[in-house]
Amino acid sequence: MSVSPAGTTPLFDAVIHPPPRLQICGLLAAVDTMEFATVRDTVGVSDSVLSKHVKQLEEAGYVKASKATIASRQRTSLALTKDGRRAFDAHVAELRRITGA
Amino acid sequence: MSVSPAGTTPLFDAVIHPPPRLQICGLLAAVDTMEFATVRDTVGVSDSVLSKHVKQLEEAGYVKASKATIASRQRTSLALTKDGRRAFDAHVAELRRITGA
DNA sequence: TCGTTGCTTTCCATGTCGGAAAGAGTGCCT
DNA sequence: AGGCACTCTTTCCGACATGGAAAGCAACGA
Repeated sequence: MSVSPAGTTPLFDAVIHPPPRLQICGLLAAVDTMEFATVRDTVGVSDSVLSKHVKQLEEAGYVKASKATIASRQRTSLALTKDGRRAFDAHVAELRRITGA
Repeated sequence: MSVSPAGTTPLFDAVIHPPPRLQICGLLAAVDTMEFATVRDTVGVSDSVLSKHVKQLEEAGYVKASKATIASRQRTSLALTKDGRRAFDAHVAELRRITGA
């Protein structure tokens, strides 16, 4: 597809591009941290679906999930990693280029 | 996914979003018309793949293909329809919103 | 111990995607 | 007319992604 030449950092990132993950990254890019439930409700997906997408983002090294027990409740907060922010920014820049920013 | 509430024009357009089609629309949005072969080479896909994506865009009413015989050669030129431009613009606007323009 | 909360994982049916190859329409050449 | 080349189209096919439903699991309070 000639979107990202071999041997270069992919600009167009297939891990980030799918709608649910683009939304997740977009949300996380705007804050330091966001709780699992908040992301789930904002994106509008089920627990299982969010969990699966987050897993893919974690495996790509783009998101970090921190489990904590706060006020006797299990809470998972999500955050973009540095790599995640880099990849997201690059992807957004590439989207702008493709769509004629 | 709550990307486009029921009964409204979809902002986030699943027909346009996939990489190859986003590229095709991006190219066509910048010109009046572009030849099949030029789009194919620019996007970097095979004849069959481009043909299939164009077909989907045509079925959505977003792209119009005009066959003409020029200089003894069959030439297909592609262009965005008005609906196509509207949908593309809306999708791009939605991408900006999601990615925090 | 049981029930609840808050994810995670598995199972499954459906859909999408691209490559390869066969098809088909049109015009040129002999 | 027959054959060939050019330019897409369509079909076939295996690989992979995706979401919903449901079962699993760990932690904690009653």
